[in-house]
Amino acid sequence: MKRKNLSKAECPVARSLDVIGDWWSLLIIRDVLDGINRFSALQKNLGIARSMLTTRLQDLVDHGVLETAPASDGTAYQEYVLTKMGHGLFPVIVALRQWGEDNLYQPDEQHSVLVETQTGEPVTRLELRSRENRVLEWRDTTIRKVSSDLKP
Amino acid sequence: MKRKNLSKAECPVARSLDVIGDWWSLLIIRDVLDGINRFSALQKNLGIARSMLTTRLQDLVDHGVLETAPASDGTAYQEYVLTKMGHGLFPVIVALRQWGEDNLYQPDEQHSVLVETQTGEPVTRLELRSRENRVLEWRDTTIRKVSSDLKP
DNA sequence: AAACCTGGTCTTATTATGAGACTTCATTCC
DNA sequence: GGAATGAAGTCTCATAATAAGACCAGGTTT
Repeated sequence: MKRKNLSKAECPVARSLDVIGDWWSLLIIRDVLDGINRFSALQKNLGIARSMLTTRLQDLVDHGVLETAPASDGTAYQEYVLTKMGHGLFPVIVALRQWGEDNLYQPDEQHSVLVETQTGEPVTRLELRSRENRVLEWRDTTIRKVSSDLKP
Repeated sequence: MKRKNLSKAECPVARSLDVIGDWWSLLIIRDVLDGINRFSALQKNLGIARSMLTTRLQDLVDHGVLETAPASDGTAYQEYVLTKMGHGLFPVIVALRQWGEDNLYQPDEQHSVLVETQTGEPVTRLELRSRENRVLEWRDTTIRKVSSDLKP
């Protein structure tokens, strides 16, 4: 009766969710992207139980999403930073953010905005495009399964 | 000691995760996007416990991501289809897929591929771009908080 | 040196999850 | 037409995950 293990799934979405598919992982990653790198700062900001945070951080380090580094302020403490693999989650966070902005706020409600640092302008919408640069909707795409039963 | 409620969070990422942030929801949505619309088909394909699937589907319907519809094959059964809001999750699924493809497979391992239906060609990478059409990385962006303490 | 911060571990109560038996209609098989 | 099977759940129970908070050992500040 353990939680399902998706790490061997044939579907990349399932494998991703195996690593970052739980309640807290993406919130932790969002915070680290946002410059919150210390255990205690994360705990305070998220309101997560310490024991949970410990196991989540450990899992993310084990999976290669985060790594520990000496604290940037010169003290003997450590901090958690994203690996290259972890940086790759940026589009996932942005996609979640844009969906939330679109669907989960009342018209009169305000929320934080992701802006381009250089210009201060809000970023554009994350879009999937065809090679001819058309925007692709869900209906325009299909999954091509790996056929393990190729008959030559 | 209930699970945290993020539905009032100021951060859109947190609100999104409040709706679709658990283990199964995004897998269900992936399957529905993929044309698996019936309760029993979902249960079989995901290997999820029936009771879990019931509550997950109900939650997604309550949140407006899915809705029930009469079965498309003319039988008296029902099926679950994505609402407009649900379709909006397509970029989230694609982002997760691409991250998984990039980071969670051995070089010699194969996986399914998302292709453009018309041409059969794999879709391009999902990218965030500036207004000048440059690709934006994480380092190029900043969160602008809503300042509730504006001093005029 | 005392007080406080950091990064945890441990315990306990509550909640969520997984497996599978059971149920009620609808549909298909013979 | 009746039996068997499928669809879409509900119910129960054992186990795992989560939340709160007490506790603790070193590092840092005053």
